[in-house]
Amino acid sequence: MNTFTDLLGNEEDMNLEKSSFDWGLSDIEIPNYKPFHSPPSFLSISPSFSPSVLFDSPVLFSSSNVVPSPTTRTFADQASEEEGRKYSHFSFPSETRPSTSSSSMFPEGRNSSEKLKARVKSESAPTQGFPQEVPRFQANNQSNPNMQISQMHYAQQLQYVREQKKPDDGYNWRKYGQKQVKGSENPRSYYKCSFPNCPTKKIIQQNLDGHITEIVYKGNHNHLKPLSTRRSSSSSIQGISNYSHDNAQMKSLIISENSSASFGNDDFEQGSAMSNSRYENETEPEAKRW
DNA sequence: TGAATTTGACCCTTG
DNA sequence: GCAAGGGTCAAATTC
Repeated sequence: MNTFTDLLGNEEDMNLEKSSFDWGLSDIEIPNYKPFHSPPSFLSISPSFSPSVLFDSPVLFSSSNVVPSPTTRTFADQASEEEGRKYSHFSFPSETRPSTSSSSMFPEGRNSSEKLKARVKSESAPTQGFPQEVPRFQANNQSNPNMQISQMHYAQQLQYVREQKKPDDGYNWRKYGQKQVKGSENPRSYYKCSFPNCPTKKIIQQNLDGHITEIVYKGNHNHLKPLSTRRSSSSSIQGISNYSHDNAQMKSLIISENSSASFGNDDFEQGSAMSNSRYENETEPEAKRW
């Protein structure tokens, strides 16, 4: 129960979760879930992570609200398994996850992470993701009625993509400070959960373009995600947006910052704070190093 | 007019 | 003990 795979049950679901990694932010992509170029895979979840820690705030793991998607079983199911194979040229490369991205990264007995850090590092790589694949997808299947249905689903997904540009993770946050971080031109914003007595805070660092480069969650929500009328039930859950359109691909690292829940040494913290250049330049899988 | 955000100052931690 | 930097507070401002 330590990896996304363990949590989700299968790799396709992992694809979904990758795409669902909204965090209320657009343009965030988990590095090891980059659909077309698989960077080092080091995203794992501490056993200590309860959904309320990691996935409450980011609207995740709501499989009941899965939108049909080529990245999900639902899409394939709707178009039938056979169709899925038939049009398998429209594919999403499977993830390459090092075997190390398992429980070894999170030793047993690490409980109650107090602090979740989700670093989202942007890079100026060409935008890749299925929205850009649509034309090819459509062109290849226009004559097929079944695929027209699929295209309808696809259009719906694209709508979700647009909707997910809203910076909302389902919780209500109140900004209480902003600071210019030393050594970085990116301002850091401090948010508190506006729910009464909720200790949860998050720190968001954005670059000059307004793109979020780093998110740090502190504490756990002691309440359920507030119901919000401005968030449609579907759009609030779905995270196709991570493939979204115009932005550079984002790399993120999600860790438990609980010292005891780290990787057993300080390297992880250092790794979490590693510079983009380090991330980009080094080819050795992070998980392997850790 | 109330809620949310901004922003400078202050406090705390760390080296 | 001191300085630097990060985090938080709270008044002012904006929405």
